[in-house]
Amino acid sequence: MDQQQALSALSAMANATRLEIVRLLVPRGNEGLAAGDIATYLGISASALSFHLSALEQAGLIASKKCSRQVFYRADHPRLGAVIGYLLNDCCGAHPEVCTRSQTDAKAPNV
Amino acid sequence: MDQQQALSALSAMANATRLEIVRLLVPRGNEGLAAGDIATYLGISASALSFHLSALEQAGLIASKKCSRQVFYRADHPRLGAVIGYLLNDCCGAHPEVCTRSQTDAKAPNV
DNA sequence: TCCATATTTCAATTACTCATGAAGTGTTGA
DNA sequence: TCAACACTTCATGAGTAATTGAAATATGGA
Repeated sequence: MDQQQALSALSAMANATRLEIVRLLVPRGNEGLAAGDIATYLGISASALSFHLSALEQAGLIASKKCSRQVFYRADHPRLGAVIGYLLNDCCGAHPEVCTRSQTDAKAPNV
Repeated sequence: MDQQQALSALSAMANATRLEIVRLLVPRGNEGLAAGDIATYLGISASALSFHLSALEQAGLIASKKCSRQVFYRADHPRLGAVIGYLLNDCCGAHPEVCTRSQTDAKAPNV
């Protein structure tokens, strides 16, 4: 994970709709969710969804698999972890208090 | 750290110049760095810098303290930690593999 | 007081992001 | 074969972000 990759991941996540998509996909694991179902969950148009999905996929945060008519999207967990790792590394390497705080804050899942 | 705050932090960090500013300030701790010095380090104009600093300050990621003619900026470590905590929480709460990966990736400081 | 320094603000310009709806592609089943 | 479905692409336009240089503010020292 270099800075360029981290930046594109951050840009991808810096949007309410896309952050919601990630939150929706993460707990579904490898199975993922069909685009149409994501659109239904979020209440947005297919075209708007497609725009955001391709942004996330471009950033490497999600992956897609075509399955007959549907396209299933799943979160790329290792990549998400790598982004967090980059931030941790970059921001907290020399400063453990950032690190410590991020652990104590991560108390409960809310997805 | 609610989603709105996380989003504004992510937007603030989703920019090369601003990510560099954060990386520059984090290891300086509470002492921080004067705006002019940051501009020199990054090789950008005072006006461009001021624009980015105010975006970071607005997002709560850095804080400023005026000291005679100079303005010193420092990273807000707890806030940075809270952003990472939000991502960890939000993306990995139900999925420990994201979490695990982010730990193993955080091998060495590079600031 | 006046000039130099440090920083911010402003206005103008350019570039990017996002939403929308219409058209296009590919697949399934009647 | 044809209509319906699932999704993507495209064109347009609105809104927002970023860059630039000039002007403004505020402080310190000669």
